[in-house]
Amino acid sequence: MMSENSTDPQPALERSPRPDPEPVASAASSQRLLELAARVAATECGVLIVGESGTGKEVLARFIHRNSKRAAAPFVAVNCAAIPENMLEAMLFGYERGAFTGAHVSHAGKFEQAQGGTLLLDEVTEMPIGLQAKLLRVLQEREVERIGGRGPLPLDVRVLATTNRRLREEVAAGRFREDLYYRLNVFPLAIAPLRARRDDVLPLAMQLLAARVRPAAPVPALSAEAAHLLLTYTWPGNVRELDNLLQRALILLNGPVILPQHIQFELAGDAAPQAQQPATPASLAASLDERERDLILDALRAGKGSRREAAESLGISARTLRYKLARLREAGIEVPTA
Amino acid sequence: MMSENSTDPQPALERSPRPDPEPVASAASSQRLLELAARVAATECGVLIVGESGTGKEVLARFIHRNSKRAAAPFVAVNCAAIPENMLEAMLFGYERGAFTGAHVSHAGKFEQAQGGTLLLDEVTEMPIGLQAKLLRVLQEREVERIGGRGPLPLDVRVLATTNRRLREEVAAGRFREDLYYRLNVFPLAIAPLRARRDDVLPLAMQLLAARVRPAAPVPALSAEAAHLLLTYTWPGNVRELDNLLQRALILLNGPVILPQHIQFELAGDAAPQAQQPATPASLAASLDERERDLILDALRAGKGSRREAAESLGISARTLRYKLARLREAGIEVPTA
DNA sequence: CTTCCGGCGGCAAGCATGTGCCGCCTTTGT
DNA sequence: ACAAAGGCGGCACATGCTTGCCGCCGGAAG
Repeated sequence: MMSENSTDPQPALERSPRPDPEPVASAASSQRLLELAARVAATECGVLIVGESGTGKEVLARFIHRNSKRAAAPFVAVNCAAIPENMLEAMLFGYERGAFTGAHVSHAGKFEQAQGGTLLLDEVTEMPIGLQAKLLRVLQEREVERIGGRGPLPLDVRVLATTNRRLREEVAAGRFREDLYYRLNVFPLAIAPLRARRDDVLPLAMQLLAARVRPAAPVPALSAEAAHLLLTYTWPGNVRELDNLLQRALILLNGPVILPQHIQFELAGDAAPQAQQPATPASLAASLDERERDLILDALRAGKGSRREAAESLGISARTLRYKLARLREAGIEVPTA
Repeated sequence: MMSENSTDPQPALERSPRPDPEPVASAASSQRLLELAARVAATECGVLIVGESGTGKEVLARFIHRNSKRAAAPFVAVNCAAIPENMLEAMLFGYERGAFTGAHVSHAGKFEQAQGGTLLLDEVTEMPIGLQAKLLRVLQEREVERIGGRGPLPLDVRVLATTNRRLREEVAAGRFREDLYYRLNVFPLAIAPLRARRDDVLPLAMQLLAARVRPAAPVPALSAEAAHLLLTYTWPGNVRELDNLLQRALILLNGPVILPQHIQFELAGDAAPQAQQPATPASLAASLDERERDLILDALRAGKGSRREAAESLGISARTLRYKLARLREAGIEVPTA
């Protein structure tokens, strides 16, 4: 149901003219996939890219486009899931002025915009079945006609599609036209979920980090412990989740290297420090540590940073306070410096 | 659920050009949160603010805006919960004259109004799923089109969002689009309920009082007894409730100091405010022990007395649990006996 | 009746924590 | 410049916490 958009993954609306990311393929399976993709790229073949949400289907589509003869021509992506059904048709095929209320000016559809190049139908499964028929016709006739248009326009567009569902089943269930299925799925490419290709995690992380950092700024390193955390996680949100997590890490960062405490998985609740009291505390120790941290920081602040005073008010020796502070710092917590 | 609106908390229509309140952060947890907020503010990252209603989510959002590069640009807040579904779309995206009945004049949507600045989607969870798709598209394409509009308008807006639900669960339940979730929740900030940050109560009270009093008028003082009442209350309505209570106090007031009789909690007659641990715990160890005891007893109760289960949920060995229970009993604490 | 499960508490080993002691620094007041 | 105070972190020791192992119980299931 979602588009990857790993191409411009910025969460906010800052669009930089960053080049398409090169697909990462360290895992053997990924390499095989990329090899395949490169081969189909050279052909004019329709391709269906299947993969869980967040796996980077659009990245792969762009890769195919770049490696095809059409590389110089436009690449246009349409996220069928993100566009309200009633607008999708107008968006794909375009319309002439006055074709319907609101159509004040004529508008070229995505097909036209992709003329000579490649059109990606992202999450094609989300397209209403009525539209599927029209789409099929366009593909077969190789021509579009704008809504309210005067006549068909010959088309030279390669069509790629992605989905995160099992298309076969959609077809079986009658939600997807079988003929369209065969038309789009000339060549299937399946992107494995991130958890099934651990070898890609670290290289991906590097790439994503580099892309997130200001140009020319140094790319932070991953400590061994942090890397281990990334490698053992299951990544239900796939590459997108990794990307988000790395962004968080960059924000939390205060040095040149990413430590375990900068890694915050999405596991509900913990997200930010001290949420409400969860019914099932992560663990006794964690909860107590948190509590201790709060008390110490409070005491410290109350005493305007004085370790001696704070220690006294906490009922521990100054030495112990320093000891605890050292550990807090190790854990990546900034301690008020007097 | 409503938006906090702590920014202009005046109940009536006395809106003064009062500056945004500075978030109060005396408790260690709050300080950490504010520190985090300041960091994300500097980025362009999407932020999701989670917290019970009345905790001041909008205040935090404004804080982020003020501390960002966009501070000079507009900050626009839309309360998705307070606006009827059918109007929300027009409100967000704007419309052209004649786009629908009643649209006598064109109208810029909130996105446009926030151009260059920050848009806060308050209670974003309340947005109907159909609109979510449109919102997603706007975020992805970085452009809006007014309803009935002539063409898309490029957009440079940072989007923040708040919710008082567990967004993960909403996603799991299909009430919230997963892709939108990942878009908005790049960086989560959780505001703790007021009851979990007692240290904030008094400073907050001061701030709220100062804001309520006529400019240049003296700010009433809090008597020690009154302060004690505030500190031991559980604040189910969080900051908003505190604010309301203080307003009542101001009305009842007849001198320069707020006394216990001016403090009227909302749940009249019902549960008496139960005293909790004092803001300044006797000692670290004592406080931690208390916390541990609570957690253990909770876990035990949750598991219907099963030591094994409790131990597991606490992340300690069953042996250790028994050890700890023995000590609790020694300390004269009754332990649930299966 | 036998088994199995959950619990209980003794024991001991391994570790982490809490502190005192010390030497070294930096800041501040005289 | 000197001394006193407050901090910092290395070292070492004692104490206490955590846990695995064991044997023993009592209730429930077979």
